[in-house]
Amino acid sequence: MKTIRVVIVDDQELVRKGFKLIISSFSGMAVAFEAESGGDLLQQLKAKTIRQLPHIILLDLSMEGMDGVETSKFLAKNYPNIHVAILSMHFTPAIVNLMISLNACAYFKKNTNSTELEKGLRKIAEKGNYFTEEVYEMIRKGNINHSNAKKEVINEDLLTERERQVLDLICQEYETKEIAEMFDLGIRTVESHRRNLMVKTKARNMAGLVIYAISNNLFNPSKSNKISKLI
Amino acid sequence: MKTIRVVIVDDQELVRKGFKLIISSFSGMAVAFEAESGGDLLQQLKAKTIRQLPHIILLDLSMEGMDGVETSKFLAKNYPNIHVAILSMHFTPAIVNLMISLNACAYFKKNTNSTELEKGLRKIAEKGNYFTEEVYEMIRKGNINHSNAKKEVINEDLLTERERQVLDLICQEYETKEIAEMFDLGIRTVESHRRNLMVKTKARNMAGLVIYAISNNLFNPSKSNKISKLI
DNA sequence: TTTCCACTCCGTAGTAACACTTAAATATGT
DNA sequence: ACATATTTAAGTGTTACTACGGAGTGGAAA
Repeated sequence: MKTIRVVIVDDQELVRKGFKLIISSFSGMAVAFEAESGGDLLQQLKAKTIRQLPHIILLDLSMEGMDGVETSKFLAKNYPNIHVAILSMHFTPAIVNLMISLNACAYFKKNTNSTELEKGLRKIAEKGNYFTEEVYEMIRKGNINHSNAKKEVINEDLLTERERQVLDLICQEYETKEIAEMFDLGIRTVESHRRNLMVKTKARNMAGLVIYAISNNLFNPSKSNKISKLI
Repeated sequence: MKTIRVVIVDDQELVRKGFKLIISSFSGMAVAFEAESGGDLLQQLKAKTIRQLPHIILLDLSMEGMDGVETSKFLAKNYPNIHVAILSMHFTPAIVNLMISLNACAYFKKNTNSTELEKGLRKIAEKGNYFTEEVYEMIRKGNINHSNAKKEVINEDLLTERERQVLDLICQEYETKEIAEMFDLGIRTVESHRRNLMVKTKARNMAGLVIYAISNNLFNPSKSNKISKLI
């Protein structure tokens, strides 16, 4: 079992330390690092290598400077494979709805107990999302448009993190050379990832890779603007 | 406006003639041909060129030999771009559900009046599906799993029929040469279709075409078996 | 410590896809 | 019968992708 790397983003140091202690006590989980703001988070992320990137980011909504909403948008765009779990005091349908549409995979209230938190984090690592009973309640009441919600990923383990990154860009029509430049890799490296992706997914070509990605919720077509406009 | 070509499949000649008269009276619609059974239909379809193929097949469920269910399966697999509308006396959730999961785009009761039929046929030609108030009622009551239902196509007119056929096969990972063989065309012809598809959809490569097809419900990923099995 | 795996990269080669242009045959609608 | 759209196809490239084998590094797990 791989260690689940979690990052805590909150402007209050006491909150960060508290969550760090709690999460560290969960077996197979570790707090990779902490950040006190969105900007701080991005700066630290940028300095990390691929295998230092967290699997899950616990993101506080109310922060100085770049707040949770802005940060979420940025993460969804630039780190699509990192799961973003929201941590907030506020719990209204409007804000939950917004965050879920911004690709958040979970929404925890700040007074969540450690059992619930552990369960949630494990579910996120396992299948990509986790909804608390309270969020489900909102969905049932129709207060949340869960059509935009992050979908469960069927087989989270088949592909490695780098492979998922590459797959995401393939689905966005980038070609090998461009992907290599974006990650600052050699073309041959990206070609290797591509080949391994095809072997693992039993795809014959790019079309197969895209179908796989969409079928397994590794890529959301709505990220692309390929939907014909209504006249 | 293109003429909407409809085909009627029913084992009773009187029913066929009746529907033929009714449909012929709708402006911009014509009955391309009739068939008295599933086998008969397939035989006649095989003899048609691409531009003689019907847009919509009105399919009776209760027939001798190859029945409506079998025929639907075959059509979904071999003529994915022809809209199949079911025509039946039976109207139970079970059977409606089955047919919708088999890619039927509409379900008419046999005593449907001509106004409703005309409206339905036009909607099908325009956006790919049509649900009567009764079917909606079933969906509302939860008797129908409409997640498998044929989705609305946003822009039905952008692509030609041949282009849609080619696009479908591209999404199934066939390469140009194979597609050419399947339709008995030259490779350069398929390359032309491919090129036109890319221009029309503003795609850079196959990945873009697949994303377009899925985003606009021209291809259903579930047709592919790329969903990772749960362990 | 050693094994394992993810990530990185190279060489060589063949093939499919992509780019751009042109244009004839064939239906279709009016 | 005429204008229009679709389908078919060709020439002539260039580029990107696919295939296969091999290999070094560093980090994490056993």
